[in-house]
Amino acid sequence: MKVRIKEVAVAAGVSAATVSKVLSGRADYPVHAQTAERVRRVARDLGYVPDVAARHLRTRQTGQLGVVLEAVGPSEPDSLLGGLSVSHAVRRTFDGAIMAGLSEAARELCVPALVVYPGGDLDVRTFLDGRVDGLLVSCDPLRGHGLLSGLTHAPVPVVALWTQRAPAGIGVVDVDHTHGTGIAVRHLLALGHERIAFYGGGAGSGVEHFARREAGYRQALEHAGLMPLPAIHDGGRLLQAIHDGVTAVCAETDLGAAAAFHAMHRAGLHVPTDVSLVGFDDIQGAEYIAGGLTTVYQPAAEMAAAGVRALVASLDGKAPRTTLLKPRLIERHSTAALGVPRR
Amino acid sequence: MKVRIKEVAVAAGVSAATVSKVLSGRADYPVHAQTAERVRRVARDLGYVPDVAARHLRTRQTGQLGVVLEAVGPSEPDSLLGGLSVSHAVRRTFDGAIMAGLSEAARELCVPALVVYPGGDLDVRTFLDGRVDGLLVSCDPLRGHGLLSGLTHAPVPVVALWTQRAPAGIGVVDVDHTHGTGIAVRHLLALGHERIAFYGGGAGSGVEHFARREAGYRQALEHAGLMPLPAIHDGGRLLQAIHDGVTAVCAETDLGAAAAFHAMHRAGLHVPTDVSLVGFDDIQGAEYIAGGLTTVYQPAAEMAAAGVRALVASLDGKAPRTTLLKPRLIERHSTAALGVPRR
DNA sequence: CTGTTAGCGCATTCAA
DNA sequence: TTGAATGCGCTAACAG
Repeated sequence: MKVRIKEVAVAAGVSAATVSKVLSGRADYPVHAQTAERVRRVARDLGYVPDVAARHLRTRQTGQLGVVLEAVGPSEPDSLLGGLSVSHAVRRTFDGAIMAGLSEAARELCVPALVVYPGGDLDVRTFLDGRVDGLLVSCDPLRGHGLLSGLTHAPVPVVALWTQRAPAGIGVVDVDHTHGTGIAVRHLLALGHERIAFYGGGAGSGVEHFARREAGYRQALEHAGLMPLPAIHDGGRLLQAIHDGVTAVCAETDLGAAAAFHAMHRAGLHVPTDVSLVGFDDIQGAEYIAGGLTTVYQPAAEMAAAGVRALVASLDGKAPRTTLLKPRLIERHSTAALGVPRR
Repeated sequence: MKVRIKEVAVAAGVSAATVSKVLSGRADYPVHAQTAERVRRVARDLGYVPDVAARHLRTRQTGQLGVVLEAVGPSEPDSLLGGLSVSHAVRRTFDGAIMAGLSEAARELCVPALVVYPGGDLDVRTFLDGRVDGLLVSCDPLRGHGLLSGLTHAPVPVVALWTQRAPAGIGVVDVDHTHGTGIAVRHLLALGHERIAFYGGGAGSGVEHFARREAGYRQALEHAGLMPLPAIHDGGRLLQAIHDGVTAVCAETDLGAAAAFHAMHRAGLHVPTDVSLVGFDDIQGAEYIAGGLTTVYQPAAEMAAAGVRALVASLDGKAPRTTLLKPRLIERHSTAALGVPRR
């Protein structure tokens, strides 16, 4: 059925060892150019594909990278504003981008395959049974990441995505959230706003990303000589703050921005005429929130690609590093210069 | 470094073969219960994990399923209404759901891993080098799927997702698009609409899904004794049709619905007061389109899960089948009873 | 019930 | 420059 190396050898009039040397692609084997050419032709004609299992067993490496999508979860259709469905909505937005970024980088770096761990009862460490040469863990930003702690002494390099709190020895790639809210705040400052609120749980939420986003908000305002307000995570209080003079709202997430918009809308406030609103995430559908939400885009695909590159670097013996990717502002229609309403 | 079967055998006072028999999990090997228990304990204590490469070489199977995500592509931030970005937007919406569905089914069926082919120069058939026991191909609905034709005589079972035009021998799982637009049309009929337009390229687009969706529209209307209109794929003509008496629009996709909404909005038409609008896809953000788009939800995750199950069935020797999943209507706010405007 | 033997298909010595 | 021998770690067949 399947062609084996021995058959190629016979057909080419050489030994299996020679075929192996030719097809390994390594230049440091001394093979006559003419012989090599003949072997290659025969192998192609016969449709020979080296058996990976045997190759893996012999070389002790697969070239494959493992991917743990901690964020992949159920995906029923759910309301974006339902509160509980927040993580699903965000997951659905980013998982595609993550897979795309991974695939792209894998293609570039000639990684033959990505092995995705389906989760479940199986211990992640069981996943380190020679199946992959390195492991990429896409952490769930909203949960802790207990997975990583079990991976400190993994037999292969490990890189974590979407966290900056990985144990020693584990590489890290994350979006620079602090910088992200900084961009948002500076955008609002440039539009003349000075009383800017942060809408979301922030540090109090216990979520690493949200704490960083709030910190970025505070730092940017303080750097401008202005006084940050305590984080607001309640529609009523937000309206109160606007009543008290807040002219711009920096939301922790796009979904938060959507909720804020609804609260403001119901109170008869118009965005951006009465209040400017900036989100964070650039989720799918952000262009439909608040008439087109100005928000901070997270380069999820780039992050995933950077993760693959970091992992491949580790495979080459490089020490694990921390890489932070700069998000960028997507300007749409939910912000306006203070006192100069659009439309 | 790593514990091997021999060491477990010595520590447990048995032979390697016995350890293998115990840990294979197969009940048809006669092993003394007491011995088995001891072996299991020793293996656990030693942290023994069977080497997959060796196991694969010996058993000639991996338990792993291959996944080709033809739809995974670049994922820059792009406007949902930019025309060219349509496929990206849809991809981003569904890839996460697909991965989630695959993972979930894999978990259930104890498939230890999904091997994702990153694409690129590598021939897909190179992917069939013993790496996986079966192949799942998620076709790009907007492109052809040349991949499948190269997979007719694959050495492992193949199941195609998101097409019904696979070559013989390849299993198929798709959403029932015809049924989908049927649901949408019947929803509009129930609301009293009789002059319903189909907005999109339909059969003329050359896209399999779109042709089916238009067919569903036609069939549903004809079944009700009404006259379907030719597909409209131009804002101006759509407005003309509405002017001529059309009271409801069945859009080929949610993005098409968004475009239709914009055209109608600019013309001063209100949805759903003046016109009812139904989409198709339930993409992320659909709740923000047209004030909450009523649309046809595609069970992408279920489809992926069904694909995994079909593949596992094929592994068990079952003949390849065609499975069609019923989409369902998500009622939001873009449709209303004829002559009885909401709000 | 358990152990011994013999490969799975390939890449790597080493000798020729 | 090439080929024969060897074994990666495991499991299947067989013998005990």
